[in-house]
Amino acid sequence: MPELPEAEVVRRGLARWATDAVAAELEVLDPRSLRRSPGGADALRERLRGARLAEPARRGKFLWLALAEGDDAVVVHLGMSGQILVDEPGAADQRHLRLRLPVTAADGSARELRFVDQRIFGGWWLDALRPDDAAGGERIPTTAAHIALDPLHPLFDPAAVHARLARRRSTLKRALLDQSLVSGIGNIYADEALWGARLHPERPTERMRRADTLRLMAAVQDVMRRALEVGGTSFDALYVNVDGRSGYFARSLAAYGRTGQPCRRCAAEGVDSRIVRVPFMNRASHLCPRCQPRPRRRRAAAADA
DNA sequence: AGTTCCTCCTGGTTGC
DNA sequence: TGCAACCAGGAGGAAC
Repeated sequence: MPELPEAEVVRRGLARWATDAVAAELEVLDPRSLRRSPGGADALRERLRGARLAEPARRGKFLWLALAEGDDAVVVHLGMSGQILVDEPGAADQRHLRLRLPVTAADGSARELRFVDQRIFGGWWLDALRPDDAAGGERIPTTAAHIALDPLHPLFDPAAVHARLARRRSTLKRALLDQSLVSGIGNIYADEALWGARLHPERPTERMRRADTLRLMAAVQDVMRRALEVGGTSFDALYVNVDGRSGYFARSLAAYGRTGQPCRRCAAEGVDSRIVRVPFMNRASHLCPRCQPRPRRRRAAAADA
């Protein structure tokens, strides 16, 4: 499940082949991967043909390839199961190959940028770039204008996140997954960061103290940096990098997917506490009930009246 | 207006 | 064994 670290691994891998490459004729094997692209396959194919690509950029889980001439970009979102693979022409088609973009790389070699996506939650779309004043004027696609700075962005401001978080009337994990508050976090890194900060996913946001938020944001940054160092988190055959290599962070997960296994932090204290899986929005959260205790019921507000 | 929740998808796994 | 139900979840937008 690609989140920020996996998207960044893809961006870096793609940079070598896409930066300054010249696109040829886009082949659309499944138009559903272009659902969000205005004008569909024809418009995107037309705009890409012969276009020179700039270095791939990213915010949160959104990736984009700016076109060197003009203010257009091809936005790429990996969704649940998307991969960008760089192959040599003639390499066997992958089972869920949806898009193929032949390019001439900067070194003159022929390559194909391939979009493989089993579940088709991801896609490519053509979009216009606009300056974002809140991010030092860097250009961002209009369809990502509402996406907040991610925890690895140089201008990311944890104190500003706290101010917005504490104003919400929601619960902590819901807020963490809201890409307009902090971007790049999905179910895996949400559970890992909450574990790292010893916070319960159902903690009311209005009860977050400044120190709680700062500790949580530090935990998010820490887990994302560690995941990035080892190529992200891969499960089964859902590869991460553009050459099909898996990341190794799955073995370092502390909470996600560890139902019934010992909490490592509690074990280090000599206590046997097991990770539990609790329902969350038709999905699941993973946490240690001992070091991430459920928040106490809010006291009746009688004194306020 | 802020927050919650349904829907889009496929294929591997589980259950009867 | 076969088939159906279930599960994974990012993000837009409908619903409340």
